[in-house]
Amino acid sequence: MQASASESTASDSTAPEIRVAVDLIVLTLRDGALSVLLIQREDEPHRGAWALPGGFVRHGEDLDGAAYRVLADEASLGSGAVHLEQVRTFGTPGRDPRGHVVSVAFMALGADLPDPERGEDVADARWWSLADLADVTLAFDHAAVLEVAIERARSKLEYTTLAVTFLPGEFTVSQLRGVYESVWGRPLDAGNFHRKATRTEGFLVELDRHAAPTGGRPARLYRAGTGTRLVPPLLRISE
Amino acid sequence: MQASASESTASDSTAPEIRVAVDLIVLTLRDGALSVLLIQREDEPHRGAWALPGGFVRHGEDLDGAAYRVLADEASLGSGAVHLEQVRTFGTPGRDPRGHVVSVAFMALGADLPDPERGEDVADARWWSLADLADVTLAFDHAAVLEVAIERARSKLEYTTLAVTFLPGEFTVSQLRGVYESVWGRPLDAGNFHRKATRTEGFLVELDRHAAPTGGRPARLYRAGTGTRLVPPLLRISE
DNA sequence: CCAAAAGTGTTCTTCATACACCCATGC
DNA sequence: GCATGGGTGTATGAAGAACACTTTTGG
Repeated sequence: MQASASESTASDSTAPEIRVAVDLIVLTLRDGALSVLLIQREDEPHRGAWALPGGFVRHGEDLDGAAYRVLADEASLGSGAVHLEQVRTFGTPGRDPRGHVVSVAFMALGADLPDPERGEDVADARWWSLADLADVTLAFDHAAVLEVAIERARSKLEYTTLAVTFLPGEFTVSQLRGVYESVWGRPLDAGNFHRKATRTEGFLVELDRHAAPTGGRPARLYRAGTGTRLVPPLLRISE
Repeated sequence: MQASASESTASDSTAPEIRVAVDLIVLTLRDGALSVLLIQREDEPHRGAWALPGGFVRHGEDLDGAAYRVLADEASLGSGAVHLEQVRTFGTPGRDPRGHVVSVAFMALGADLPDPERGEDVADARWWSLADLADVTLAFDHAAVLEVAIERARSKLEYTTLAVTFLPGEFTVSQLRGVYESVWGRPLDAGNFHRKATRTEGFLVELDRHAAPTGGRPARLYRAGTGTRLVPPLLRISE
């Protein structure tokens, strides 16, 4: 969705093509808060507004490839650092004032991602916790795109092992519980969660080491297992 | 993905644009078998091969609108007849020999859909049960697209009320069970399913009428409730 | 009467929940 | 020792699986 340099001739009526873009919803946990990476637009339209990182797909370029490229250009993130997953494609004609733009939204989840360096054509870039975002009006239809992605993430934690993508290679059960609590926004019973996580086949692999204690008994370290589906699921409903 | 009339100049190297298309996975139950609507291509590429109905999105056209238009043109189906839902977008450069085509796949589910009339630029059109499709090689990457859609449908039956979209406005619990059995490809216990379906809030609305008996006690009629999520879910796993 | 499909009851087991309790560390 | 977080035990209840059984129709 970023501006290419020349858009003064926005409404050229000759042979109007549909342009294809990718938008990224980069999510991570910062101080226990689910946070999204936004960039502040330097150019029109929506100059000065906060927006999702994005960019046009180049001819001959794979959609995933475009997403990784934007991730590198606008968020300084390599492909190893994140889990990338398509969310939905948005194509309502009026969504971009520059013309008809169909944008494929990708969700990128990563562990403890670094502060972004400011890329080109970008006034600023920073992490926003969802709470802080309540007062912000995003550019384009990005508020709706973000909402769909967040809901997708919340719901995928229920029946997949996706939560581990928010954590480094080795982690404790408490950290994993922290992911669920942050993303779902509600506390979980520590004991019950521990049993559930450690006994669900394919979710975690027990290591022989422990983390440095944080005020109590040191927690055993785990790494992600090979399973992707959580059966039975870990439902967020209740009450 | 259908051919527009002029594609002799397929590889024009001047300003190669990415074209946006929609592909439709139209699913219904025919004689208790999950079936998909395919059209036989009249033009190159993949002339004579079976393919998903599809077409290019027009400038200024909504993605859903394009999907409904294709549905009307190539399957003679009105928008009231089906439930339409986006599945995923496919954009690998080599997937269409005519150039770079990004295609948004939509799943369309309907009750007892009619035999298609042959549309323009189409050699033939018919329903295929999934079993019959085992021997058929589909055009483009449509086999992969179909597989993703089928898996999406199977999995959404677990935690949503989507199954009712395969049924007419009024139906029996047995018919609903038949949907699950056909889509999942395995039998379910009639008694347990009955309890689960009738007691899950928002799934079914009981009517005061009964269906004509089919060899046994007449079954009560129901219509779809207002709920969309099935909690707790109806998991297909087991054994 | 019998066959067949609809619907209910019953038993067993699995699993979520709530919460008590013990374990292992730092101070 | 005490505080703190890690981890286990246990009782209760909800819900799935298996299957017996009753109900209501047609022949």
